[in-house]
Amino acid sequence: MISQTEENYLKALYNLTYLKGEASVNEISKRLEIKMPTVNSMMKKLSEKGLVHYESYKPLKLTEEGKKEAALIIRKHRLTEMYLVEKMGFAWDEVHQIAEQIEHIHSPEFFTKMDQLLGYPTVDPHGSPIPDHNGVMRSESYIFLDTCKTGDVVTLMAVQPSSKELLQYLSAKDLELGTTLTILSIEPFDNSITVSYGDRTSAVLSSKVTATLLVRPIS
Amino acid sequence: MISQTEENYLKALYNLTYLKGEASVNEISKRLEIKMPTVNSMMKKLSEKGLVHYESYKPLKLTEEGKKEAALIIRKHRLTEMYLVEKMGFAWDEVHQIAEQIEHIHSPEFFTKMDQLLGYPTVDPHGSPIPDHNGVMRSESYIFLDTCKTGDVVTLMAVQPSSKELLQYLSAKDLELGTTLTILSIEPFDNSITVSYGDRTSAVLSSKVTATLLVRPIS
DNA sequence: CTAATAAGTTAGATTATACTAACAAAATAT
DNA sequence: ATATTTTGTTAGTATAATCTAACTTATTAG
Ligand SMILES: [Mn+2]
Ligand SMILES: [Mn+2]
Ligand SMILES: [Mn+2]
Ligand SMILES: [Mn+2]
Repeated sequence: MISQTEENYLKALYNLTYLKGEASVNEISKRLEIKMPTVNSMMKKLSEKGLVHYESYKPLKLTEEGKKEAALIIRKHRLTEMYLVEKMGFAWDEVHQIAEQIEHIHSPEFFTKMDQLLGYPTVDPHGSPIPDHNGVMRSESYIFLDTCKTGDVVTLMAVQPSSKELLQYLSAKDLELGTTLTILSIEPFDNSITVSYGDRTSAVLSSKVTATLLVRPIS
Repeated sequence: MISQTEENYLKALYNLTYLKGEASVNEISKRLEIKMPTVNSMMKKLSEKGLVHYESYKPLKLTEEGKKEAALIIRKHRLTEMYLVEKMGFAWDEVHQIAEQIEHIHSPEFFTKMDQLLGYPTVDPHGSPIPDHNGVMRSESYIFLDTCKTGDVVTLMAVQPSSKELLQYLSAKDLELGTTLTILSIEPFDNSITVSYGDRTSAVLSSKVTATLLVRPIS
């Protein structure tokens, strides 16, 4: 049995780990706003349960089993967000807090039904992939916008990490998933990028923003 | 702040209290399958919080505030059951366990949206009334089937208490909410009742069953 | 290469929720 | 009216999840 609390730790570790493969007690502590000694004991407990590789002073990793459990929670989270947007009419910046709670519901039938009603989607409303029912995440080859060059033409695929503030900022700028961006120039001083898209012939995006936008280059 | 655990106690007390106005530590203990000393301390705690009237060796009652809080949780439970049946295609005997969890979600918007999508229903799929957003339960004048007389014609409105087993039994007998029953005879020995409804010209219902069926007499 | 800072760990306390054992009060049966 | 049974309460224990204070190890800056 994995408690709701433990599930939140597994998910945090999974997300922190997603790009780098490992994470620290300190990072989890900051993300969950829980003090380091608490995180430390929890990591030991999850290690006892075979979900985390824990060794003193070493970076943390999920075991295969831990990875699967985490991915299945993330699957529930993203299916829920998708359902709230597609079937209930919520805006994409309103669904995260609700999904944060519903992801802990124990009912395979409930999520199977959602999946079915949604037509078995593979990405959530923020463009992040939805793991399958075995916890396997279709790994995409998206890149961050701040790694692109002048002249590149790309499609906005996902936002990571996606805070409520960021999503509202993007909405205000008419930046939606699927939007095609052309990179006009890159300012060397602060790495801000000037792009054009839709009606906008010239918009400046700070490096803080471009570091969170995952895009797919258009061949 | 009311915890999920506390919410379940409040709801149990509300439901036990619904007809009689009061309930005992022992009844809550049985219903929640939690030992009496635990229930006892929880009642004291809820009393501290102003939600329960507690006096040693006296029956338990909810305060007005406690009644409202409980009704609002029951509102979330019943809206959820309604949503699962009407919008997601679950059968009425599959939704209770899911609603038991979703009733604890903290998100006014989520339940407001459900309510709206359902067209502001006033009864759940079992026919029980849904309290309004102020926790006021439209009190119905349904009566139990075992209080009816031979010759009465009634409509099945609700099932209380409704166990999974009972709902399956009713499904198998084609007894649905809204079904009109004619009482043909009452067996004095065991109080079983013979009724006709739909295609069935003669069906026998035991007193165990008739004691749970709430009906509205037809004029 | 030390000295200072940051990160990780251990120890001990706290709160919420549960339990068992033992006792007290109330209800029921004889 | 007393004995028995049921219900309610108290006391003490356990586990999960959190914290602060103090200490240790690792990293970073001079
Ligand atoms: Mn989310
Ligand atoms: Mn969560
Ligand atoms: Mn129910
Ligand atoms: Mn519940």
